[in-house]
Amino acid sequence: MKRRIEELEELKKLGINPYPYEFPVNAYSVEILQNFKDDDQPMNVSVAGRIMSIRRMGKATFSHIQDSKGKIQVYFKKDVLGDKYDILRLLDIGDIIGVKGEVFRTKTGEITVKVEDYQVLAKAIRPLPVVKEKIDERGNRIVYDPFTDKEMRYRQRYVDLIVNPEVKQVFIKRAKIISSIREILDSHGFIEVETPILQPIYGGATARPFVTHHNALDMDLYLRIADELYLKRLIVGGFDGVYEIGKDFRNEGMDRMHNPEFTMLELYVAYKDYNWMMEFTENLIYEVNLRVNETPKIKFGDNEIDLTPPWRRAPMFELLKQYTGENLEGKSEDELRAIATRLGVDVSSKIGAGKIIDEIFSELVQPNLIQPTFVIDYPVEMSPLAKRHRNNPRLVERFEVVICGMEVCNAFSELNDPIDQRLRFEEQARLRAQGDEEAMAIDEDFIRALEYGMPPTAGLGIGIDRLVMILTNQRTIRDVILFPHMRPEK
RNA sequence: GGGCCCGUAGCUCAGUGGUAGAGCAUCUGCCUUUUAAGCAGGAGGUCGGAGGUUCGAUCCCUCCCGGGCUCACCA
Repeated sequence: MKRRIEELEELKKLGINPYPYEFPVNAYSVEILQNFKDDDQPMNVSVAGRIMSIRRMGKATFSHIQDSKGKIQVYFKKDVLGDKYDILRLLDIGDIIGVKGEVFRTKTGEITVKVEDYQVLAKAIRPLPVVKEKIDERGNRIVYDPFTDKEMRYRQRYVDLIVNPEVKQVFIKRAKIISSIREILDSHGFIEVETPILQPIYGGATARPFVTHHNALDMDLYLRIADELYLKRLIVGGFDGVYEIGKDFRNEGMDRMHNPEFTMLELYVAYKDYNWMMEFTENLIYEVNLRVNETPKIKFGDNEIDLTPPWRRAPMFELLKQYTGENLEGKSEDELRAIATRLGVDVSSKIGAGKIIDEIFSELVQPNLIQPTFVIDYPVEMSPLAKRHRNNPRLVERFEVVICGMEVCNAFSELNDPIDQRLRFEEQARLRAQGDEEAMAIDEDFIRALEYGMPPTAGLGIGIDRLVMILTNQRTIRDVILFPHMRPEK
């Protein structure tokens, strides 16, 4: 770094501002490479980017500069640049420059800008990890000395993005996934809304919250764990379809699938049920994927996933039977506990029947569900906000979508009976008193809203980060979140 | 929180109970179509931190910090 600061001072002494105000860019690296034709009129371009490699050969210098779209080689020649050529010695890998010149093809065939003039746009005083690469005879990109330290990649994502181009592609895809979802939902006439992140009572999911404090009101507030209860209030208020894409916060462990803050889509549609929502969901994800990946069959790890609808629909108890050989339907809590033990699934003594079933399911069934699967019809105790099943009062009309063993969506026919809702909340309060820290609190205002009448409604939640993982073939959530949560650096 | 593993030069990594090495980056010199440019030479390190064992610790032990994988917890 010391050396680079000296170079910086030297540039200033020569009357060169190492941090000027603008540069007239009129072309991008990959577009030049695509548009160049050998027998065309000379093509004059003005490109800007970061120096990623530099090969000095006395009175000629080759360098690759990287802009937002890719890389292009530039060629500096003493003949052409005169005294300005000598200033090149003050430039390093990592510096940002702008060049103007004519595009040509070198002896070895690479499309290159012959620099007629150039300008320093930002001197980098901190050295960049230098990643070298070569294209072999088969056209494969071989990377030497890759920048792979995960801690540094996540803490200094800006460096990761500079030197690992495939990382950038993941986040470009992520943006496209989210904008495609918006376009599709908007085209169906759904209204995008924003609901509170700071909530006096947290609800809509079972999870522990982050707590914060409002000074003026001198009261604790919670960062939301879900948007659900507010969005349903809007259905009560007369919107037919509302959705929100935003961050939820859950104060729990972090691992390959979980980050304390994560992005959720929630969608509520009046006069529909979960059957309608299944069809909508498979079509939505199919269409989003097509726009992003241009094929319905995608790779995830060693698996090929076919997102073409219709997806398999299977009742939870049927899947349990298929993968464990046990029929759990209608069993008491004690019986379930015995079955869990027999199957080798550890269950805490604090949890109730619903959660025991959930445990067995996530451990023995879910990992086997690779192709997109709607798991439907959950036990009522697990789902205090879902409507009872029309054919079986012990179940609710709920589905989750599992892809590659990952739960990606959760949806119900929404409970709109205010009396039943109160009973379900009271059951939750009982579990809470028993020591279940994630059980829900009673939200009186939400019940009051239901008392005014909510139409039959279907609701859907999609974990956007997990969806992005699947559509970009990334194994950990940290690789689809730009700045994943880390312990602070010392 | 438990288990296993990791932390050595800017980056990627070797290594040994006698205070360190490679490749690339960097610096000097040569080089006007190179591309992992090349050739010659040079510099660069509190071996994550603090203790301990030892004549002597980067190496062995303990604790701490940070990270990875995994299990648990958890959607």
